[in-house]
Amino acid sequence: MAVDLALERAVAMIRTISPNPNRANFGRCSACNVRSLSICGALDQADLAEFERIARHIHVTSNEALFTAGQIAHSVHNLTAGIARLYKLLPDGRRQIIGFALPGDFLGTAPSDRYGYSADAIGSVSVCRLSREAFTHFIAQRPHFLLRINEFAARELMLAQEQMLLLGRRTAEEKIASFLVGWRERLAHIGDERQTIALPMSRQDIADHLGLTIETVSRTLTRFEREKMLVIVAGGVRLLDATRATAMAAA
Amino acid sequence: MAVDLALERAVAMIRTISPNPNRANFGRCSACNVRSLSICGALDQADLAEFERIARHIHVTSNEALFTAGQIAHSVHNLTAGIARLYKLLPDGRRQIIGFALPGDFLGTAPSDRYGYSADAIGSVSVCRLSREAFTHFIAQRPHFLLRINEFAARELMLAQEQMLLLGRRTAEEKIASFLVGWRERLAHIGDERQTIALPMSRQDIADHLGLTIETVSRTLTRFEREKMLVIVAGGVRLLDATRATAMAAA
DNA sequence: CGATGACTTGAGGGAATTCAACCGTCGTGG
DNA sequence: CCACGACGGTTGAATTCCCTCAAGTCATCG
Repeated sequence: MAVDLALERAVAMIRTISPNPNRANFGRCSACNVRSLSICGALDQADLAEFERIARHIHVTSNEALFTAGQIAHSVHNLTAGIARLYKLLPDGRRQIIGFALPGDFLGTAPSDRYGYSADAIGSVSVCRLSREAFTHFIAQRPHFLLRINEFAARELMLAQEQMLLLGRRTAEEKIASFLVGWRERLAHIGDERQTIALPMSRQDIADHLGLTIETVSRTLTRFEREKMLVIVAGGVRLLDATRATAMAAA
Repeated sequence: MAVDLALERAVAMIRTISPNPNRANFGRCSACNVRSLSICGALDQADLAEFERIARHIHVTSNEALFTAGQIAHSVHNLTAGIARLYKLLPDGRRQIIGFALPGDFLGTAPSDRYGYSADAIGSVSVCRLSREAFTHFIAQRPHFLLRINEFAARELMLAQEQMLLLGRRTAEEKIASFLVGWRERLAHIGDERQTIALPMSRQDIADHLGLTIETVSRTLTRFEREKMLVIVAGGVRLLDATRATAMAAA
C-alpha cells in the first residue's frame, strides 16, 4: 500500500544518499556517495586511492554486530549506508543507547585499545572497515585529515553533552520531543528532508536512548498524537506542529 | 583543627600537583607542573616557547566564570590549577553539570564558534588562555600536537559515554557510588591518592552532575555512612568499604 | 491459522522528587 | 561578644512521575 511504499523509499533514502551509484565505480571511494559527509571529505584523489587500498567494504544485516564493547579494537569504521545503534550494557542487561550512527559517521574515536561501546545494525548497514594500525599510519602523515577527524570528534562530543542534559534534566515528554526534533535535523543533514520523520529504530531503542521504558515512549507518542502534535505512521511520525515540538525541546 | 588541616592539604594538592614551583620559572611553560598531564605534554622545548608566547595565565576566584555557553568562543583553555564546573542550563534554570575539569584538562574541543557549555571555578582556578585563532594556527603546523589533542578528545568522549549510561540507566544509589569511585580514580590520575576522597564541589553540584536532587544525594550519602561504607568528613568522604562501592558502581 | 514479535493500553506501585522544617557554621555588625 | 542572617547540608512527610506488571491489539510469517 501507499504507506509502505513511502516508508520503503524513506528507508532507501537513508541507506544510500543517492540511490543510483555508478555501477562501474561501485565500492570505489572516488564514487562514494557519502564522502563529502564523512571524514573522507578531507581527502584528495591521491589520498583517496591510498585510503581505498587499506579500506574494506563490509555489509551487515539487521541486528548483526559491527563490534562489541570490551573487544580489542582492531578496526575503525566509517558508516556508508544504513543506521547503527551504539550502546553500552550494564552487567544485569540494562542498556543505554549512546547514539545512532548515520551514513557519513565515523566510529573510531577511542582512547583505549578496546571498544568502549557496542555497535550493531538497524536494518542492513554498510561500512568501510580499516585496521586501526593502518589507519593510524595513514593519518600520521596527513595533518589536514587529522584536523577533519578532530572536527568530527568535537561534533560527537557536543551531541554527547546535549544528550547528558537530556538524560539528566528533561522530563519524559521533553525527551521525546527533543529526540524527534534532533533526529529530524540529523536526517536533514544527510539529505533526507521530508515531512515524515523516519524512525527505523524500535520503540525499545528509543526508550534505551532516552533513559525511559518502552511503555512511556509509546504512551507519550500516542498522547502527542491525541494532542494533534503529530501522526504516528508506519516506520515513523509525521510532525504536524513543529513549533510546539521545538518549544518542548527548547534548549 | 586536624580535619581542616587535612582538608587544606588536600585542596592544595589539587590546586597544584607539586606544591613548590620554582619561583624563578613561575608562570613559564617549561616549569609548568601539569604539563605532562596536559596537551602540552606533547610539546618540545622549542614548541613550548612558542606556546608560551601565545598563552596568557588567568586566575579566577570561586564561582567566577571562565566562559559562558552561547558566547563567541574566542579562547581555548588549559586548566593548570583548581577545579572547574562545566555545565549546561535549560531556559527555566535546570542545570546539568556535564563534567568537572581537573588540572591538565583541556577545554577547547568544540565544533562551532560558540561555547557549547559554561565553565566556572570551584574554588580558585588557574588556566592558560589562548586565542582560538592563534591556537588553530599553532596546531596547524604541529601534527603530533594535534594527535595529542585528539587523544584528549577521545578520552573526554569516553567519559561522556560513561556518564550517559549512568544518567540513563543507573539508580540513585549506583549513581553516587559510581561517581565516588570514578572521581577517586581521576584524582589519583593527577597525583592525589589518599584514603579520603576530596569533594570540593557542593551537594548541589553533585546532584546536577548525576541527574538527582540535592536531597537524594544527601540522603544516599548518609545512608552509605550508616551502612559503614564510608565516613562523611569536611570537604569529602573517607571510603571504608571500597569493594562494596566498586561493586555498586559495576560497569 | 497459530505463533511470534512490535507496539499499545490500563492499573497499581515505588523510587525519587517536592515541599517544608531544621541544624550547624561562618561572617558581620550592633 | 553575641545576636543575626545567610548558607550548605540534613531529615521528614507527602506527592508525582515514571516504572512494573499484565493484558490486549495488530501485522507478519512459517
